[in-house]
Amino acid sequence: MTAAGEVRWRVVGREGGSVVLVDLDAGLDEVRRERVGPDRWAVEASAADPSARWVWSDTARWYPDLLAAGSVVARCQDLRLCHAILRASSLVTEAAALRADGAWDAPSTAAPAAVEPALFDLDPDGGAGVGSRTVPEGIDDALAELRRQAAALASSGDPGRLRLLLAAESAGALLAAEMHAAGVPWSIEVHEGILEQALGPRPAGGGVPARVQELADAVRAALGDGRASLDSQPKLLRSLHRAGVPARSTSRWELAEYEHPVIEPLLAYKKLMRLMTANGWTWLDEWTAGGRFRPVYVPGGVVTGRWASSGGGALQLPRALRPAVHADPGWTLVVADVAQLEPRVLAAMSGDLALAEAARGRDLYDGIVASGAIATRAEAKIAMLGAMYGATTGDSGRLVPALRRAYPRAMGLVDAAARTGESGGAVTTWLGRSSAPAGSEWHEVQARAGGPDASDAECAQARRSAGDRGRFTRNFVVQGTAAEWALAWLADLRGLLAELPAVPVEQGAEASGPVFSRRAHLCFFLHDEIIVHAPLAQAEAVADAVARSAERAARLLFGGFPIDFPLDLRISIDAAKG
DNA sequence: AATACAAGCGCG
DNA sequence: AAAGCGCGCTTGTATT
Repeated sequence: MTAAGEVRWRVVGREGGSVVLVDLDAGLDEVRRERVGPDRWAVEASAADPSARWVWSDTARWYPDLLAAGSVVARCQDLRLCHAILRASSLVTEAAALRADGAWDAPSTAAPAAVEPALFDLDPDGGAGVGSRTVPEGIDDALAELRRQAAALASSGDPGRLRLLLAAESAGALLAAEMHAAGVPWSIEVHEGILEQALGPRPAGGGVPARVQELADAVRAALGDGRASLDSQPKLLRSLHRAGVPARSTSRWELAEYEHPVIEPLLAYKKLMRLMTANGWTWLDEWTAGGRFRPVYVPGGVVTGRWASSGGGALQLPRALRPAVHADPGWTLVVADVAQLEPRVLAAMSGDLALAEAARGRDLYDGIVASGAIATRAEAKIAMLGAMYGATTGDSGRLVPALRRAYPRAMGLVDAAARTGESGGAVTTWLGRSSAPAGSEWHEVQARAGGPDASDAECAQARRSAGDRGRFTRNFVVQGTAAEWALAWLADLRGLLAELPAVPVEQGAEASGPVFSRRAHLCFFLHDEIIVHAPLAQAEAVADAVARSAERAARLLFGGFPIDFPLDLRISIDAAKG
């Protein structure tokens, strides 16, 4: 890491038909301006100081070129992502300049092609961004936005947290591009084996696999209707009614409540159809190539700060398919996930020592049981989820009060967040990401319900939308802070992995691309779990880095507060062969 | 023919 | 055994 005074900022943007690189000193004063050809910029830039902090409009727009040219950058500031955080953050007191320029509220360049805004597609709050499709790419736009962001940061009473958040968010953007470039090592053989085991051999010419056909036949026989349609919910529901199953929907948990010969084969049929349509042979053909699955990660794609993804359903890969993630020969996978990330984050951010004590060194739910607050682990789990999600009824809602008595500080934090949301306000995560306040439409609904001639329906609607918002803001502070912890973990781990030596060419994992074929690299991230693809000889070093970065993330966010984040960490056993 | 929506299910 | 947060994707149906 370079000391703050030595940071060199490299800003990249367009000017006319050229790409322009501008070097700034630590005071953001311009020291050098260089015009390079649009096709050559990445190659020329990659020869420069790799420790510089790159500043660009949108990582997804600029970084893939650098990666393709064989260059990894250590740090960046993603102006689009940082803009989104700063313009909304309640920690920023001077956000007017940021909010004035709606051009920076546009989606990422790399997002799925934005559709033309419809004629009447007006933002209900009249906010900025209407009609603009991507963020500005001009060099002067970037320089101006960087200075606005620096000013906004300086206006914050606590710039340290926001600086952490912006750095973590930007590191995440780098990582998202890198993981797309590297891809998830994917064994088509294993995947096909799972499909064949479950569905039967791949049918020629788009037919129905044998196992699916058998189940369909069994369902139709049980329904007493050889031509019953199983894939249309309304038609299936009518068939069920005729057969004496008075279900209101065709959802799995409702069907499971009925005793009828059709239920078992129908549930099995639905499960197989789901596997086939979502992750079957078509998915393999479409989303894997050269032994890699390359989803598009969308950092900051979820309002809470979590990542979203686009293409291939990377964030929904069924657990049954995980064995298809398979290291290259001579490489291995280091897999880690955090146990009970969100309640641990809640304990730390609320300063709840009792909950932290329940969490320390063990399963958090076991700890709650040991404290005597709740009788069984299963109940402790649904109570905690209910507290963080805002459950009011059922087993979950019934158990929350016990949690409230045992952990008043932690529960007080989420309860307060809920009250803020119910009254239309915005809430903020530990590092300073704020939710949007309620829009004008929401306030109108509340106002109508408070009026003298409000109908029962209007009152009910207002109560419901207030409750919806309360549950959203209740969860936002926890989910959002958990996302921040995960980003800090990723960013630190990324740095540690970069310090590991490269392996010789002949030991490389070629499909990981020019940059990562010889280096341990993150290849998958899902909210609280990661997979690192690593040369076999570095497995232990990588596992150690994964554990150390988790500890460092905890200290970075929560200082000396006594909370730990235990990992379930394993080195894949399948990698040795091959 | 193209598009929007709801249901359902996968993930955390 | 099924209430309560955040997503993406596929299918069938309704709309235009």
